[in-house]
Amino acid sequence: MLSSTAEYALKAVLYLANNAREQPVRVGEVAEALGIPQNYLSKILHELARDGVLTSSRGKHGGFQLAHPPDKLSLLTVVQRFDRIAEERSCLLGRPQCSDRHACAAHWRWKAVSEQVSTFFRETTVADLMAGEAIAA
Amino acid sequence: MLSSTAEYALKAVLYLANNAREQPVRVGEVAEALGIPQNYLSKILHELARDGVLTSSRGKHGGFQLAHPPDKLSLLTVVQRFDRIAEERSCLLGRPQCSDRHACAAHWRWKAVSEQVSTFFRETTVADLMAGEAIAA
DNA sequence: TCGAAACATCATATTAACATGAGAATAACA
DNA sequence: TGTTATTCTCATGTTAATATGATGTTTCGA
Repeated sequence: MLSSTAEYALKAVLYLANNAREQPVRVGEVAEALGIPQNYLSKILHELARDGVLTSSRGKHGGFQLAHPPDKLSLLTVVQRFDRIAEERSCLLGRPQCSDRHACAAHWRWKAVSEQVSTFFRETTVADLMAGEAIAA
Repeated sequence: MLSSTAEYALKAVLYLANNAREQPVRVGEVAEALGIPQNYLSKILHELARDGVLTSSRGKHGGFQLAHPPDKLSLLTVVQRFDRIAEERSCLLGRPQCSDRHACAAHWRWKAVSEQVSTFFRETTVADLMAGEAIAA
């Protein structure tokens, strides 16, 4: 469903949410805890920072933190840069002749399913995915 | 949503369904009509034949035909070899700790959405996608 | 029996996703 | 002011999906 890049992003954001603290969290810690290649994760987190999902600080004691409270952060916001998951195609096959105006028998059923997926990512927040308690590093 | 390979497969099957005739249909005709690379499509159709979705015949006047009536052929059957679309992951992130037994807040909502996607592919048939009349080659 | 038309198959090329490595830039702190 | 820990950034490597090209195999029909 999600590309591995998008899944990494989501897992990392979730880790930051579950392990919130005063100081920023190092990439190395997140990478090790989640089993994600460190340099690759570094690039992903940097992109999330550029999107305003995270804040990054450089230098000693640097690292990443959530830019906003988890209940204000939708899964779509985290994932949209890496996966075009919420882009609704009215026709499963991308055919113009199968549109709302001239729909095949399956058109409306597919559209309904597709919209449910979009809605899930749009309306579910990181807080909804959080564990009850922090996970040890 | 679908890989391009799976989309090619679905489009080709649909073309064969809409253009059913006594004689088999050549790969070249399908490829040209749908704008799909011929050799690549040839490989895909061959795989569909091995899965029992199509029948192939070689030699002069050879080609491909649907092996079963379109209303007996689910989209899942066409697509499953190329995309693992209907594999339900109970957790969006593949975490074992987020299962039916120990579910996070979003678990059930995600599972419901995921099952709707599976059901769509399992229960929708090629006949449901067919145009009212045959499309000219 | 031979040639043409078609699928079957193998080898290779291209592209994008995924991943690694090395060094530059930055900030804290002794 | 220098050392160290960290992010930032670029260059490169690897792998899988996608695509192309060339050749083999089968069948029909003159």
